[in-house]
This record gives sequence, structure tokens and C-alpha cells, in this order.
Amino acid sequence: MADPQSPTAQPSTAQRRPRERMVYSAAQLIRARGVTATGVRDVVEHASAPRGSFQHYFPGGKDQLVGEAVEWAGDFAARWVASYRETADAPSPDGLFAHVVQPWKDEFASRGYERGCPVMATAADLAGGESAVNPPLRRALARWEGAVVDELVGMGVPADRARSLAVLMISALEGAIMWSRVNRETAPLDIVVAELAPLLRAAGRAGDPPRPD
Amino acid sequence: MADPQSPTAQPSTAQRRPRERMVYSAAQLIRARGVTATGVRDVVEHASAPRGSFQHYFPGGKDQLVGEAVEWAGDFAARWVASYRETADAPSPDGLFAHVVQPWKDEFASRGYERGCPVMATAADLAGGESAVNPPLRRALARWEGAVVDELVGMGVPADRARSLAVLMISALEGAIMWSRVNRETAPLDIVVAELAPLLRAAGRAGDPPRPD
DNA sequence: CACCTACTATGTCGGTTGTCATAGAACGTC
DNA sequence: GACGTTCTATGACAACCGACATAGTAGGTG
Repeated sequence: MADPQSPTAQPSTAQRRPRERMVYSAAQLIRARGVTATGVRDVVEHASAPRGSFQHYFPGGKDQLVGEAVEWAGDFAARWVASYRETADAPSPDGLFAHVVQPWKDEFASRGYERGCPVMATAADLAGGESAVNPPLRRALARWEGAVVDELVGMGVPADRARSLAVLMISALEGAIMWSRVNRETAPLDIVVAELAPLLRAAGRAGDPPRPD
Repeated sequence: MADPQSPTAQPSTAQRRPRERMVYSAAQLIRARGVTATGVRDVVEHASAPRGSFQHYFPGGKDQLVGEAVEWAGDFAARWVASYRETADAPSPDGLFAHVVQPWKDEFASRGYERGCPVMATAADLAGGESAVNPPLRRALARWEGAVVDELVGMGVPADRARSLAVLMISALEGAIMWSRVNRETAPLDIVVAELAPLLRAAGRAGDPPRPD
């Protein structure tokens, strides 16, 4: 947790440079209230950053800030996915999914239901239009998906199937996050993990060499 | 489609009363751009309603309007779910899920990716705080879930399991909608339907009386 | 010292937001 | 025709938004 190399490591207040703090703060505020409700001034204040620095570091305005926040979130998620192979002694697709969901159970249990997923929040507000944030959004989702695919392929799941399962896993997670926040309970997260487990386990075994028992 | 009793029937412009039109317009605008980006004035204009009527019909202000829009969406979704039993000759859980997803494939294919789900859009923007829209949000989701549970139970799925599957189905759908809008493709919808099909089919068969074949 | 660049500070602009106050029209009923 | 209710019209308010202009400071290099 204190390990700065850990994928969960986040820039604590006043550490890191103002620019990085603003991107991080933007992601935090966006996932709590959405993009439109997150003002540039709010971000600056939350990051304890000089207001004049915003237009200096982000000449592209709010769109640039939001885009970088969303890509930061995507990279963070991808790094967390990749961290599974270090912690698991017997890697499996269903174990991977549980690993991916775990931080959300912790988040809701310890910090409440204020904050959701930055990617979903941004998509809900902006994906319907033609915002400049759209390309970053696509990249963030693609990198997250790619990380999951990499893990699954490493377990012997065929690439095509791995892509489908990645879409399913992330989709179910996002929906369960919404559900959890609306009802203020973590049960939906447990449900999707439990229900998808057999399906994922089977996909993992299919990739294994035939067991001679 | 022209049948006013059909669950897809929607108030066409200038039909129905101004109040109802505003609720409907609010839902349409919200699911395209989110709650915060949807102004009361936008709704009034989109509904071709008199601006003065807004404060007359919605003394509770924007929160009331958004709340009713979200509940309207929940009822609409629930009605669509319930319509499955009329159209299916051999009802099954996987068939139900395909039926639930179908309108979204049509929506994206014919009208583009501008509009997403009103429930998800509202949840993303408001579920983290303590908005007055939260209770309506919960009701909308509960009614949607309830409709799915009713169908599954009618197929012989045990109630507890039906609740879990309903959460899984709606969660996966919501995530796939986001994914589709971000990448401007309907593939994610097909993927979740295809991947969940075996799991749902098995749940349906488990509820059947033992087959003497 | 001058000089350039990186960064910060602050004020202001036009536009939009939700809400409210006030007045007027439409329409029924007595 | 008078009255009461329902609905509509319009203007104004304070608060806020993102973007920009301008000026200043800090720190290094020559």
C-alpha cells in the first residue's frame, strides 16, 4: 500500500507536481459527480493547485484535462489487472475477475458509495456526442480490455474468446458498480463474481492441456 | 409499433399532454448527455411545451422532473421485459436476455449512438450524492429487476437465483451499452448475449422437471 | 546585469444555469 | 356576467460556468 510502485499507489495531496495532481483530482471528482458537474475551478481547488496553472498546463481547456483524467484511469485499471499474475499462485479466469472486482468492494466498504468509475461517468456524459474526449475514452477502455485479454491469453484462453470474456467481465463490473451505488450495497459485485465464476472457470480449463486423471 | 398499447409506444411530439411530453423529453435528453448537462429550458423546448408550465407541473423543480423521467424509463423497461411472454413461443432465460437487449441493437443501428440508458446516465451523475432523485432511481431499477425476476420465476428458476441472474443480466447490458456507445459498434451487445446464453440456458433447464428421455 | 522561459496570480467576459415573482389567458361553474 | 381554478407568459435574479487577457514572479543562462 505504501509501496509507490504498487498499482494502487496514488498521489497523495501535495505530493507530485501540480499538473499531475490536477489530473488525479479531475478523475476523482468526475467519478463522483460526472463530467459536466465537475468544474475546472473545483478541480483546481481539490488539487490545491494554483488556478493560473490550469491554463498553462492544459491549453486545450477542460476537454484536455478530462481526457487525461480518463486515460489515467484506464492505465490505472490496466495496471491493476496486470498485477494479478504476481499475487495469484494458481491463476484462473474466475480468480482474475474476482481480483478485478475486489478494489470496488474495498472502495464501497471503506469510503462509501460516493465515487464510481471515471470511465463510465465520462462515457455516460460525453460518449453520445462528438466531444474531444471521445478518443481518450476509447483508448482508456481499449487498454483496460487489453490488459484483461493479456491475462486470459496467458492462461491459455484463445485470443478471440479472451476478447469476448474481457468485454463481458468489464461490462458486468460497470453495471454492478452502478447497481451498488444506487442501492448502497456491495451485493451486486458479489453476485456478478459468483454467477460468472463457473463460466470463466470453464473457459480457463478449456485452454488447459487435456488432464490425464 | 403503431399500437398505442405496445410497450414500445412513445408519445410522439405534440401528442399527449405537455406534462407527459416534458417527462419523456427529459428522459431522452438525459440519456444522451447526462442529467447535469440537460437544462430545464432544453427540456421545455424539446417538448414544445410552454415554459411557464414547467414550474406549474413540477413545483419540485428539476429534481422532480428528473425523478419522474427516470421512473418512466424504469416502467418502460419493465413493460418491455414483460412483453417477452407474448412474443416467445418457447420461453427461456437466454431468449429473455436476447429480447431485453434487442431494442438497444435496434436503437444503435437505426438512430446511432447518441442515446444511452436514462437509468445509467442518472446514476452516473447523481447516485454518488444525496440527491432527491435517488429514491426514484432505486424504484426504477427495482421495477426493472422485478420484471426480469418475474419472467425467470415463471420459467421455473428459483426466486433467489432469479434475482442474481436479473442483476447479472441488467449489469452486463448496461456495461455493454456504454461499451457500444464509446466504440460506436453493436458488437458488445452481441458478445454479452452470446457469452451469457449457455449460463442462462442451464439455469432454465435446472428449473424444469426432470426429463424422462 | 540583462534576458528568456516556466509558472503563477487575478480580474473579467459572455453565456447559461435553476428558481422565483408577477401577471395574464383560458375555461369551467354558479 | 362574475368568480375560481387551471394553465401559460415573461422578466428578472443571483450563482456559476469555461475561457481568456494581462500582469506578475521565480529561476536559470548568458
